Amino acid sequence: MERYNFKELEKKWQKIWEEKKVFQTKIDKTKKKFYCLEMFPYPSGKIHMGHVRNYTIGDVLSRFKKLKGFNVLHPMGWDAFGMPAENAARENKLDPKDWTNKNINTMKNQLKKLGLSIDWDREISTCNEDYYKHQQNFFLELLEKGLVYRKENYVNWDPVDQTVLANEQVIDGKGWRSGATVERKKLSQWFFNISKFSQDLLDGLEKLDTWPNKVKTMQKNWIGKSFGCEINFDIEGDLPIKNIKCFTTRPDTLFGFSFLALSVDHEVSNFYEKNKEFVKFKEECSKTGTTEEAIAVGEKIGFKTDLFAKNPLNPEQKVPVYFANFVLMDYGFGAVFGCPGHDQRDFDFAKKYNLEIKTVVKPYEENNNYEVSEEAYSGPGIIINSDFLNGLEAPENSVIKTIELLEKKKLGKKKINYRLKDWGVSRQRYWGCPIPIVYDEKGEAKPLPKKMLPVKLPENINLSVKGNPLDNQKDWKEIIIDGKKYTRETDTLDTFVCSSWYYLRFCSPNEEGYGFNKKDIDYWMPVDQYIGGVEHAILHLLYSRFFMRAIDYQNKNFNITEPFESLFTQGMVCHETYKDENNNWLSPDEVENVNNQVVLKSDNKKPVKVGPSESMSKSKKNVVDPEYIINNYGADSVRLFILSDSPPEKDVQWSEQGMISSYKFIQKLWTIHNQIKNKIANETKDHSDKDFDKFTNNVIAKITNNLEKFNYNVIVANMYETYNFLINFIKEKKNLKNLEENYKKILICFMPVIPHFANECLQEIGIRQEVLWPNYDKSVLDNEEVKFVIQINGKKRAVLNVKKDISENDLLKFLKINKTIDKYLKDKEIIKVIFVKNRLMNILTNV
RNA sequence: GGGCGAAUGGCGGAACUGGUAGACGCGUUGGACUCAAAAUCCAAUAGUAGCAAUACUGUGAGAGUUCGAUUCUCUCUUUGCCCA
Repeated sequence: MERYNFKELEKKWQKIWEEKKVFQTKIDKTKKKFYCLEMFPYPSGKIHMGHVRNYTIGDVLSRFKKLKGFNVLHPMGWDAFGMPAENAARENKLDPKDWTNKNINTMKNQLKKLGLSIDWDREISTCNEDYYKHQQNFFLELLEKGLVYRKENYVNWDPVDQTVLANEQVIDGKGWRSGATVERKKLSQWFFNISKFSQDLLDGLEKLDTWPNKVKTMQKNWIGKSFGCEINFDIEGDLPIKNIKCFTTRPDTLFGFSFLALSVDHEVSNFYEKNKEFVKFKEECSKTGTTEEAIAVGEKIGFKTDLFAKNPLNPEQKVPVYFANFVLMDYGFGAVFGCPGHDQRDFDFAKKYNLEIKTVVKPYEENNNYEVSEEAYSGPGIIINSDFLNGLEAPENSVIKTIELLEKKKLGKKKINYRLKDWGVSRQRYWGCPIPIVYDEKGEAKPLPKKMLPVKLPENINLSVKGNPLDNQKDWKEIIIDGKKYTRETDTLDTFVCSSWYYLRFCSPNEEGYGFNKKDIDYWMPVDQYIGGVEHAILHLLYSRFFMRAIDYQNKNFNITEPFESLFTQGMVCHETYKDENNNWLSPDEVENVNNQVVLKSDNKKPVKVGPSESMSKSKKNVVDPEYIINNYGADSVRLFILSDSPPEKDVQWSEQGMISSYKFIQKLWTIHNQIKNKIANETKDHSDKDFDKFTNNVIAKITNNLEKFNYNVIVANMYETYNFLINFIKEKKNLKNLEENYKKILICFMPVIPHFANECLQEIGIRQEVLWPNYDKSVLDNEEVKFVIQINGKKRAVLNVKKDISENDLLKFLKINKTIDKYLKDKEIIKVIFVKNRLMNILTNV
């Protein structure tokens, strides 16, 4: 017998699948559809282990559903626009398109080698004109519906590279590439009005029963609904300002009011533009960064104005108005009222500027003389020192009561606030989807007439010039429409826009006139199972949910609001980290294990420092190349291993050891397969065997159940159990009538995880036609004897094989003549017997 | 600081609705094969005591509910993720 030749056989089956177009999918209304989608990859160069895990999980599910008789749509595409291409192109003087397409080609071949059941005829690439032209059309549709608008907004600006930086490209206030101090710059940008759907996006979460709660909570927090009150504060001072609007969730603490804080971008700042001190202060503020965390951690600083604000509930009280760095224009109205006693930020600020700190809420267990001292008290309690609000329970009753009061006196009104901000989609980049907008000579934005779509990206552009490449492309930028001169919008769309609707495109990949056609999406949508990394829990998933609502808005022909019926988030692939004596990272193939010591492979064999297992990343060098692994061990082995060691939703640790044992397992299966094959072919079958039937039934039940629950690591264990059973069976040298039928069912159960191997084995025992998932028969499970646990006083004393459905009395009689049990019952009185049918008996005795 | 989750042998992890804790794999140990090694195969492997049968302890800690708790409730500890 030859060893299992994975190289030859995996190639053989991949060729068959490709030639016979086994995974090509068409609408078939006689079948139930199943749309299985994994998050499509960014074509960065080569696939990594994270992709292997993600796509293996999806493939197991797709193959299982197909075997179950579903019409399965399992497509793949490329999230092909984005900065890495532009950067790589600039560094290597290439065209981003060539770089991207080359990567796509490489990665596609790698994915094919994994043996994925993908309908490659539906492949899409977001950087292709026939994809992004539809996106431009969506943009114009959204513009017509009023869901797109233009506004000025701050961006991180790198003055050296003349470019906008994303938040994650700003490291310690400096540009990641140039090292220049990043400035805040106001730019006019395009926004999607996602906040219009805040409530709807929140409500929609309720219906997503099979989404992980974690993701739903994260989205909920991100949308950040808060219930509060809008208060108009009367202002006194030399400036022509009568009042300032604030939003607060805690109007009930108004009696603790000690200052009013404004964002430096609040309209009041216009009066201070010529004040040098203020300009300096504003500059100082821009350095602290704009993230919420930076603000919370950073020092709270302020600039005192000459204004005073009156407390609406206590007009006698007047407090100073400050500009403060911890107030953002995006939240509320860019103005907050300061209550240092019960908000830590306000507390820090008041301490610094010696402002009054009043206690207006006491914890339940304190008395009325309670005073805030070391830190603000933000917990629940009773309102004190607040005149007519005293005694209310905070915050449950006090907030509502205060709002009612303010409303009655026309001093404020109830308001619901959302943290979710509109989605800025402009990127000052070349490698993205052009925005179909032109500007007339006055600078007025106009949508490009739809008949002039698509706006193609110009080719052969010079990326080495600083600034936005499209802006430098004069011949492209200038355009004449109906004899009038216009200039094009030179920003491109955020790549998250591309991924917000790609799942629709997979339904109609070749539709020319529109992004999708109704017939296709009516059949295929929604995605039945979406699988991807939890790192997309907020942005991508929220944007996609928004995009469906945006298309649906004022559209009678579309009625999808939730694109992903079910969501599964898989964990990361981790690996130990290694460092040499100089703390330089080492890659796993530079080290080896000698006598339980990790040492350098090179001749000096110096010991290596082993760090914790972390998510594979190039910077830590703890990566393992999937292609190398596939070439060495085969796709089935890799699939088996990547599923075996941890539940799919948790992180998995890559281990060479584990990989090898998966490889060996396939070889062992092959050995036993050959023995079984010979038995089937050559031996006379003299009797049938109920134990084998029972085992097969059991294993089908287990695997089916585990597949449905995403317990893929347990399926691998079930496969090992099956092997252990088969090896014992071979030893017993039984010749069974029912061997072939049972073995066939077992192989089908192996198909989702190790498809090449299982198909080959099925073919070898003569099965050439399409197979379906085996049913299991519950009545065969435990059909005659059951294992019965006998406990005496709650302690397990025996496990007996007894007849199924044995009665309590019969079992008791049986126990009394059983030696092992009887010794516990002798001379004792049975007080009570707990009997669980076919499972357990617990006998309680005196003493 | 807030929210959500997790904690089971040397390690990764199983355990259906409260009903045999440790499936399965890795590692380790012993054995077979071999001149030898690798590979392969077989066996053992939670801890303690014992030659053994067996007994006792045991799912982060402590309590509670129950005939029975890894599973349910409460308190605590540690830890992970997200948000601030």
